[in-house]
Order: sequence, then structure tokens, then C-alpha cells
Amino acid sequence: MEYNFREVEKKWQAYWAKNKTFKPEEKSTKPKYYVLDMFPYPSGAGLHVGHPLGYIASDIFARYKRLKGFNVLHPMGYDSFGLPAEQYAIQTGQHPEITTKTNIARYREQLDKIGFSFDWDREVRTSNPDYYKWTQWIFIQLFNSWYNPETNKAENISTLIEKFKVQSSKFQVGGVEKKYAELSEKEQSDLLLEHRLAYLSDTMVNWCPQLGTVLANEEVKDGVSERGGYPVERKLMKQWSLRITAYADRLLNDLDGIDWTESIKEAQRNWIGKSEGTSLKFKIENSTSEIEVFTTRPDTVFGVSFVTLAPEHDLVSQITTPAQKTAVDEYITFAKNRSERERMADVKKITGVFTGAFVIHPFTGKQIPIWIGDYVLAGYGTGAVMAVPSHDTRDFAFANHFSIDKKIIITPPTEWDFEKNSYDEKEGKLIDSDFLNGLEVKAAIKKVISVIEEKELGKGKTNFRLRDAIFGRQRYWGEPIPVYYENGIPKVLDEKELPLLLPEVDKYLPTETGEPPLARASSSWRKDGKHEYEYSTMPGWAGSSWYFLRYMDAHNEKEFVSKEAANYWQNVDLYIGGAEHATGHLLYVRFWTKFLNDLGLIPVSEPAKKLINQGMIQGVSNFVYRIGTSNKYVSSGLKKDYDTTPLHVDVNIVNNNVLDIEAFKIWREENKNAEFILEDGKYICGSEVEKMSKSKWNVVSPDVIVEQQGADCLRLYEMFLGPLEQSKPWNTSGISGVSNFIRKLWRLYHNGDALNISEEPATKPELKIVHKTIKKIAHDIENFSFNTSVSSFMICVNELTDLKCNKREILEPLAIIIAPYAPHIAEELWNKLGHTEGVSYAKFPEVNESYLVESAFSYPVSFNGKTRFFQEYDLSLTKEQIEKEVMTLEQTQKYLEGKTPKKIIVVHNKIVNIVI
RNA sequence: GCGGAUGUGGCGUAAUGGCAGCCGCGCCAGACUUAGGAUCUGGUGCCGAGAGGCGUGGGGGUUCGAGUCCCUUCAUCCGCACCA
Repeated sequence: MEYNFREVEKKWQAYWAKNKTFKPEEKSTKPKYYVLDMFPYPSGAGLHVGHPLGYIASDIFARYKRLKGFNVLHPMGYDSFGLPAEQYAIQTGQHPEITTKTNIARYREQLDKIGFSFDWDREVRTSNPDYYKWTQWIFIQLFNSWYNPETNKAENISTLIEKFKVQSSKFQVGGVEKKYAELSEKEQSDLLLEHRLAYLSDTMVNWCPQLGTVLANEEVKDGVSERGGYPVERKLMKQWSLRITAYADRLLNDLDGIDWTESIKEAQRNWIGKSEGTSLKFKIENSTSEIEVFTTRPDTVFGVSFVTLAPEHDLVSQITTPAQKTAVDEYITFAKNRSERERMADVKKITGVFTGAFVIHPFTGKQIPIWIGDYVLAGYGTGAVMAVPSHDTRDFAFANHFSIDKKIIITPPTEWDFEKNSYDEKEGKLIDSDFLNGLEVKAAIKKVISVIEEKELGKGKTNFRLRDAIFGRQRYWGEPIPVYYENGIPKVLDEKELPLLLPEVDKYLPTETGEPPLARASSSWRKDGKHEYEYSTMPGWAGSSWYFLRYMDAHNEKEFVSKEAANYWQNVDLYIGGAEHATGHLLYVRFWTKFLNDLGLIPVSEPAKKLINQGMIQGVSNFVYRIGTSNKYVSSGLKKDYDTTPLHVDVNIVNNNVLDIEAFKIWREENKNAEFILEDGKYICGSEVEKMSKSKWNVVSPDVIVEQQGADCLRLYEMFLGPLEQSKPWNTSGISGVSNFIRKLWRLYHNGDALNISEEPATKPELKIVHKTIKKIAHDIENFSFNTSVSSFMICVNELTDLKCNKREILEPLAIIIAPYAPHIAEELWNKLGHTEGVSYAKFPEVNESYLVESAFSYPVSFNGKTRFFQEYDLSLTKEQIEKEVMTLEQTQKYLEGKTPKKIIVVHNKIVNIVI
């Protein structure tokens, strides 16, 4: 009888669940190892074969570490707050909680079938009150903290209040200077909000009218929402934000200490966007006001031909001359109504307007016109730039468009056509620049900054592209922000009032007055029955910003994580997930980790030591070709003779591009009477690589594979597809190779139905095969090269089959080393070998190098690098002896063709190369 | 524009600077057979009848020897993008 994977897999999955096999030890003397997957958002579509790719890899690693004697934490949970469940709720009226529960149940069922070694007792769901209680709690800590630049750490806001209370501190309020104690409660609150790490402020937000909510920068792609693809506009709104910018420098610097892929680190560096430069003030002519610009090229100050303000800049209305007022107002209206998408779409289109006002050049005293242009971003730097058209591409384009003068003040080291292009490089000598004349650019930058600082015109400054993270969403299905308002002052709840539960609402839509769905809650949903709660909820990434900590101590009702658990588990040793979270989740989780570390609540400042991004699994769509509007379909190879329409066909009724015609006829009612033009008696479908999606009929579900071939087969095949980090299309046709391998592995231990194990000692060649494989598998796993492992197992089993080897001494270690990859069959074989303890905690076999030592090597003998023949020599021979031996060979003489070799290279255990 | 990644048979891929194509899929031939999506054996980079030649996106270089290292160029994918 063949290997019955259905029975065996079910049996061991039940065994692991019953025995809680994968529960880590509480008080362990073993070294710890924490393997984490990015937890999924449980969507209604269920898992497709792409989802488990990373989970399989991490599971192999976790299982390997257990075999290596580590106490392994390998948990799983659900990121269960989010938009899709809410959109579905809006459409159907069904509570998102119900949809979420159903989806989670489906996910769990699918995950269970694959045989993962998760400790399900630690499952977290971000939408569960006992979890989001602590998300709210962390929010309160953020609210109660400020970032002290002197200690370079977050501290309790009380230390700031102490500073403020010091006699000398004065605050400008409505034009009056007051001491802190003299401020009203509201004034104190407003002042502190400017420092709290969670704060309320008027902010330019990405507003998405269709979704009825604001979005974070990384939730907006190309000016439309990432989810749904709806237009996004800029809007000024009172919003909760998190002061992630306080951590910009640390988020940047600490990247050097973590083992993450270079592409993710680089994406984060770009996103943080540190740039060092200087601020510089320009006095406005006939005014007491000044315009402060930020520039990274203060050396070009003598080349300034105009100053540009962002349309939203505060001074715009103040400085515009009456003559220019109409034009400026028109332009501002234009710029305001232009959506982000439009603005980004025609970046090349130059727009702007002259204000009529001038600034005075700080060094030359000359008049310089002030322009407005939307190429200057309000949110970056000071929202104002000094424009040097000859040495900045954007200023160059603007100056050309509006015919503004350009002044060359750097001589490039090579020929340069200043009519065609600006010269932006930081190389060359300064000219026409007063005290900077003759200096190289880099020296000029240093010099000019010192002069600027000396004259108090500005100072050296660092800017970041990173913005504070907008933390409120005008949506229902998220964590309520634990804030209430008393006389218009935002106050956080007391810890003992948590969790602030999501209230019931009649509809999941904004109110008629445009307030978020939570405003629909009954009037009894009030703090102490009277104060309104905040109506925004937290964004989707709130719960995922700290979940790795909760797994360490998932049921703690007193703390978000206990000191003991946090000290033992530290942080994630191996984190596996998709690269799409590069600047979202992976930045926020680093931020929260640093914050919690500052407060002394956890011992680590980074969430994950090592991060691996698994590649995307794309779908391979299949097409049938319908002739015109008929019900007749022509096979792919013959389609050029007809006028056809390609139609997606369900890939599950296509095998190696051959259509199952009977299945096609019942797939859709209208296909019942379909006719076909075949080639070689088959209908061949066309194919194309596309994103795996329902609408393209190319979704392959892991359930189907597990049902037909087994979980071990799915696991091995997903790994066999190629390097983990590489994206690749899913093609089920190759799976038979892996399926055959599993059967072959089974047969190695059996003779017919019966187990057939020999107790005889193994021979040297047999030992060599298995030890070579042990060494290779350990090396592969430690290097995350799972695809090559599968091929090594195949080689090993093929070789042992050839030798008809069924010796315990060989087959026992084989069962252990394959267990991380194919745990079900490994458990079964291990059990049949007579072990009562499962294979999950067996000891990974040690490599005995002595079995791998060869006594001789068959040297390829090459002439000018071309291999001509092989000659075996004992490895004890020296290079000189081999050289001598080779020269005596008849073959050598033949290829020498009577010539004398110029040189003979002998590389021990490698090659002989004769240079003629 | 900037940054990251990837280019090897019909396909997925493999190769500490040392025999390019391991392991599979597919294909070809054969064995067995109650004909099949089973199992087993052999073959399979390209050109060539053969000897042999050519081959890792293209071009150059380093080296006795390069898929691998260096320079340059092209193509594809991904991320960021008026960030002063």
C-alpha cells in the first residue's frame, strides 16, 4: 500500500494539538529563539498558495531550532481591525466583528491543514478588547510623554511641566507673555499638546472622500488610496498624530545594527529622508517680517535670483502687493483645488505667480523677487526656498518658464552648457561670490555656514522628509482612541477605565453632519455619562506596532507584557513577511519599540534582529479563445487564423495548459454547448503571469493541494519553487516531482506494506550519503536556502534507493533532518522506527566529518582552461607529484601536440590546468 | 531622476573564482501492465553525421581559469520621487 498522507497528516496534527507540542517551556534553561511571521489580515477570500510561503519558511526554521535545542517561540494571530471588513459591513449591515470571526475561522482551518508548529495558545487578535485594551494603554503612555532632546529619550510629560514651571520660562499667548502657572487650563493643554508624543493638532491630511477617512502617507500611492484606489485630497483637519519625527534620527541610525535586507533599510532611509543644510533668513523689503528658507546649498547664496514660497505659506497674504493680489488669490485657489493626484501627475508643468514683494539679499543687499510656486512643498523645511536657477534643476525650470535672471556662481570642472541645464553637482570653484570666491564647493559650504551663524542669519540644521504619523481614522472598525473632551480639552482615560469598548452603532457610515461613525453611538456612550469621547479610531497599523511583545505574555491581564517575559524573549530573532510593509508597519513597530524601551518597559530598542522578505507568488492565468461572439473556442496554437477574444478560464480546470473540456462545459452554464477546435486532439490554453486574484480565475488554494497531494508535499513544493526572497509565478505542474519524492522516501523505509528496517551497521558509502545531507541541510537552513535543501533530500533518497539501504543507522537521522520540512511523514516514520517521543524535539544529528573525507579525487585535466579528460589521484599526492604524473600520461601528450607547457597549475582536490 | 533587485536549457532552478546546467517539470525512447494523472530504466543546453565547435542579457577588463570579481551598457520588476 502507498503512503496514506491524508490519514497520517490528520493523525499528527491532532497529536500536536492534543499534546501542545509547540508550547515553549516556561522556565527553561535552553537558549530562547523567537520566530515570527507577519500576522495576516483575515480577508474574506481566504488564503491562496502565496500566503503560506513565508509561514512555511519560518516554520521550517522554528522546527529546526527546536531540534537544535532551543526554546522556540513561534506564535500566530490576526491583524483583525481594518477597512475591508468595514466596507463589507457598510454594504451588508453585518457587524464587522461577525465577518472577522468567520474569516478568522476559515484562516485557522486553512493554516491547520498545513501543519504549522504554532503555539496557538498565544494567539492574538488586534480587534479583541483584551488585546486593544493594551493598544489603548500604549496610546495613553504616548500622550503622557514628550521627547526630551537633551536625554534623547521619551520622558513623562511631568518632567517637561517641571521645566516650564521654572521661573524664567515665558510663553507667548495671544501676544501676551505669561508664565506657565499663569496659563489657563486650556492654554496649558494646548502648549503641552505641542510636545506630547500623541497629540491633537490642525494638520494637512490626506482626505479620501470615498472612504470617508484620512489616510497616512504610506496608505496613499500615486495620489489615490492604496485600498480601493480612490482619489485623495489635501485638507486641513484637527487630527491625532504620533510624533514619530522625534525618533527620525534613531530610526535612521539604528538601521545599521539590524540584519534586515538592504532594500528595506534603503526604503526606510529614503522615507526618513535626512538632509543636512542650513536655515537662512531673508528680510522682506519694507517690512519687519523675514522669510526663513532651508537649503542644503548655502554656498550658492550669491546665485539667488528669487525666493519661492509654498502656496500655503503663512506670509503669502501679508506680503502680496495690491497689484498682484488678484493673480495670487487666483493661483492659491488653483493650487488648493488641485488634487494630489493632479499635482503629482504633471510635475513637469510649471506653475507659479509673482507676489509683487521683494526680500533683501542678506549679503549683497540687493532686491530679490518673491514668487509663489507649488513646486515648493508646505510640509517640508520651512515651506520656502531660495532659488538658484543655475545650480538647481527645479529652480532652473521655474526661472526659464517665467524668464527670471540666472547667475552662474560655480565653475564646473568640465565643460557645461548653462543654457541647457543647471549644474547641480557639488564640485567646482565658486565665482562672483564675494568672500566665497575661489573656494571649492565643499569648503564654501563650511565657510558660508560659519558666516551665516556668526551674523545670526540662520544656522546649520537637519531636516527630515518623514512626517508625523496621523493616527486618527474616521472609521468604525478600529481601536477607539481612549480620549474624552472636557470643556474642549482632550484628556486621556485612566488605565482602570480600559478597554474603552467599541460602541454599537446603527450604521457604519459617517453621520449626516459628517462626523465619524462612532458619533452614532447612543448618548449614553459618554465618559461619566457626560463627556464626549473621541470619535476617531486608530489606524490599521496600531495593533501591529507592538503585537510581537504580546505574544510573549498573551494572557497577562495586568500588563501589556510582563518584565519577566520581555526580559526572557527580548525581541524577534527571525521575522518573515512581505516587503510591502517597508515604510509602514516596519517603521511604526520600530518606533513603538523604541518608545516602550525609553520608558523602561521593555529591554530592547529594535523589534527584530533579522528580517527576511519572502517574494510574491504570482498567478499564472489561463485563457481560452472564443471566436467572435460565437460559442466556439479555438485552441491556442490555431488562434491566429480566427478573430478571437481571450477569456480567463479557471486554472483549476486546466492541466499543463490543456483544458479539461468536460469540466469547462459545467464550469459555467453558458458553456454547456460550447464547441472546440482542437490541436492534436487537445484544447491548449494560453497563459500569462498576473497577480493572483479571484477576478483573473488564477487563484490556487492551498486546501486543494493539501487535499490532493498532502501538506508535506505543499510545504516541500513551495520551498522547491526557488529562493524564498524571489518573486515567482505559481505553477502546480511541477508538484508531481515532489509528490513522487515523498512516496520514494516512504518506500525507503518499507517493503510493500510492512516496515522494513535493518539493524545492520551502515557501510561507509551509506554514511557518507547521509552525513553529506545532514551537513547540507543544516547549512541551507541557516542560510535560508530552503529550495536547495529539497533538492538535497531528493539526491539523498535517490542515492539510498540505489544502494537499497534500509539501515536504522541511516534512516533515523534522515527522518530527523527532514522533519522541519515534511513534519507529518517524519513523525510517522519516527514513530514506526519505535520512538514514543515525537520527532519535534529529537536531536538534530551531528555531522561526522570523517565520513566525508575522500582518499582520492578525479581531477579534471584541462588545457588552457578547457577540460579534456579526467585522471584520479590519491589526495595524499603533492602538487609536484601530480604535475609529474600528469605529464607522463599518453592523453596529456596527445593534447600537448608536441608543445612544451608554459605552466602547469595544480589545485589540490580541484583541477589540473596545463597552459600551452 | 534616485535607490533596490533580477537576467543561466522549452520551464522552475543549481553551481566556497576550478568539469556550467545539480534537483525537478516537460519532452523522447524503452520495460512492466487489467491502458494509467501508477511504477521502473535510459536519454534530453544549442549547432554538427562526426571530430568538434558554441554557450550564463551585450561589450570590455582582472586571472592559468569568470555565471561568480571589476568597469560599462541594455532589458525587466519593485520602492521612492518637485524633499530645496
